[in-house]
Amino acid sequence: MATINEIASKAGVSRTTVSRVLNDSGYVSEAARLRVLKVIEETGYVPSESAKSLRTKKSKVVGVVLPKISTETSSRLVKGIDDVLAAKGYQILLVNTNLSIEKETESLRLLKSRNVDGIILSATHVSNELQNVLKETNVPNVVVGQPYPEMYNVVFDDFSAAKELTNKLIENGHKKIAYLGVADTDYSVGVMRRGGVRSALEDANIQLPLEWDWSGTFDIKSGQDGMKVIIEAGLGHPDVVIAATDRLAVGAFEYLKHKQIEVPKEVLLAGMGTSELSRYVIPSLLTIDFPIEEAGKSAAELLLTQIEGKKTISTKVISHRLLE
Amino acid sequence: MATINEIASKAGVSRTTVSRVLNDSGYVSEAARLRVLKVIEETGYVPSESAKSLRTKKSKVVGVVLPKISTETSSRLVKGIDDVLAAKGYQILLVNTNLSIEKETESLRLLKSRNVDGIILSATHVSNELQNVLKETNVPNVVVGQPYPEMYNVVFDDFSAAKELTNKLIENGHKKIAYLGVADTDYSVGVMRRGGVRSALEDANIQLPLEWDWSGTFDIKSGQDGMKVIIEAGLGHPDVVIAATDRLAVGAFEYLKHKQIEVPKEVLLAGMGTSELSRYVIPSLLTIDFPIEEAGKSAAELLLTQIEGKKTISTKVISHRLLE
DNA sequence: CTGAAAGCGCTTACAG
DNA sequence: CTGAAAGCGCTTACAG
Repeated sequence: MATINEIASKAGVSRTTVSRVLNDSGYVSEAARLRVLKVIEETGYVPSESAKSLRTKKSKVVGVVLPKISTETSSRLVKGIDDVLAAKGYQILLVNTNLSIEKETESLRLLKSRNVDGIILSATHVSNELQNVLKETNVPNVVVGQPYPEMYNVVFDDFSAAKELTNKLIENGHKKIAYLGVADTDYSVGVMRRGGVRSALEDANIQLPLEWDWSGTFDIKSGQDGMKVIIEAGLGHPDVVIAATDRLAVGAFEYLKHKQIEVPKEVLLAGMGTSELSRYVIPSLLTIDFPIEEAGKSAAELLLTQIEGKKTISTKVISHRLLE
Repeated sequence: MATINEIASKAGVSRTTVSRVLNDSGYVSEAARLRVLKVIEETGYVPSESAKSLRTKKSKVVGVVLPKISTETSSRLVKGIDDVLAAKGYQILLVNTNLSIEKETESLRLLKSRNVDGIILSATHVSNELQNVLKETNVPNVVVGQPYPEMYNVVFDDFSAAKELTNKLIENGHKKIAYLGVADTDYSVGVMRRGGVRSALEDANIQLPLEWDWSGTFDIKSGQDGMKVIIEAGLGHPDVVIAATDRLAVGAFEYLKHKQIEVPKEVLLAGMGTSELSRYVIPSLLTIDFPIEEAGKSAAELLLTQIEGKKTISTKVISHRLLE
């Protein structure tokens, strides 16, 4: 690997001059610049990022912390982030916490030790400790997916989304409505989406029976389990089942298909978050599209404005839309 | 950010000693070690990776080069890689080439300038130039997905997989067989899978009409287009359509559904590569499972053996299996 | 317009 | 068992 010294001596200049042409900084005579560029060209020299980073405390690397690496949400988020970051010459250092909270905070220190220029964290819950560690690292950052007060934040309006979806169903004349949700540990998906559904039902004076207000996890299997509970609750079939996520809806569909209950004729399914899966699997799915890629882009943009020196905290709410 | 010097002075030792306890190298008296560890604990000191990397030429970072960032294949591959690499303390630097060949070679130099300890490249085609650049960088590396002679390589046996699948269909009594493939620029998926299908048909003395030997791209839309061509070829319906990828199979299914041709009753669908999508969408899909995550793990392991100093070139063939 | 020198934060022979 | 010193490859005041 060539170094700046070799380039300098081959070009007959000091390494200071080489550095100047590399960074387009300070004055360099045209003649010197050309000699240097020629040598760089010939040798295929690429400056050591480690040395630059040690010196400048910058790295052109952004850490992206994910709770799970292999989900459609994660990969769409990373895609959006990468689209805007790559255009500005940044690379992504991936951290998979595997839902471990310790790994989350630990990884933040590690990222800092690598002089990353910024951190984007996809959150699964709201935590004071995480917020503190994030602030302590003193690295520009943005949190995606859960509301963190006084931080750069990219979120969806989960409450309104769930409420709109539910309202739409009520408008369409549905009265017997069941809900497949997730636990309250997840604020956005657990608390807010359930809250939106309940609020819409209340406004319309529709009862949500306890047995039809299910709490599960994020996987397809859980949707099947929940659907089973609802069907076996002894309250008859609901007109429509609203699922907090599209994977839950897919699970519900699988159970209904298995029981030969026709979708959408006997039971209509509604979900949130357009996975490719649900789009092809479930007939007449009514769903809320959360444009994850756009959230990724916004997160990257918010990060860039911080890196570039602006420091006004801001929350970006990505708008959703209803799809039939 | 604390530095090694501050730790040293607070602990009343030289930075040499601090470095020794950090790296568990050389002799350190128990007393000194404890003082140092205490100070590290108190200050939350984390050594600068930039400085370490400049000095040691190592970084505990592995570059992962992907043709597309947001596909199920990519994310499963990365998951497998991360599972074994994270356990050894490595992090992943992600590079998305967006199918650009220039970005591919360019990114290799960039990764080298970051002192990555290794590179895993998910290839979409076989190229001498890429192979040369890869060798030039002189960084441990492994190529996944396409056969690269004389390199560390993780591949599937696409020819055999396609042949087995086709044989199975022939065994089951199917004779009118059509094929939805992709272009030959992709060696593994284009050339080899088609080769396997054709070989099985030849062995059984079954003709593959030109009109039923379609070449498209990797998306669902392309499967629809191909299916249309096959149906409209004027040769009647095939008994079974073999798709080179599961996404093509999904496209074919969509077209058939649209035309109210029943699957699997009128036309059976077979695919390769178990996407979650196809599993839920297509009834009675016969498919070849390529365990991508396992390929990722193997790639990471092959990389680690290189990093740890072993230098015997080897190709790992990940075995597939037939799923019904 | 140009270069000598200092310094970023580490590790590693080397000497004791 | 311990530390002083050199050096990794850059950038950046500073002086000319």
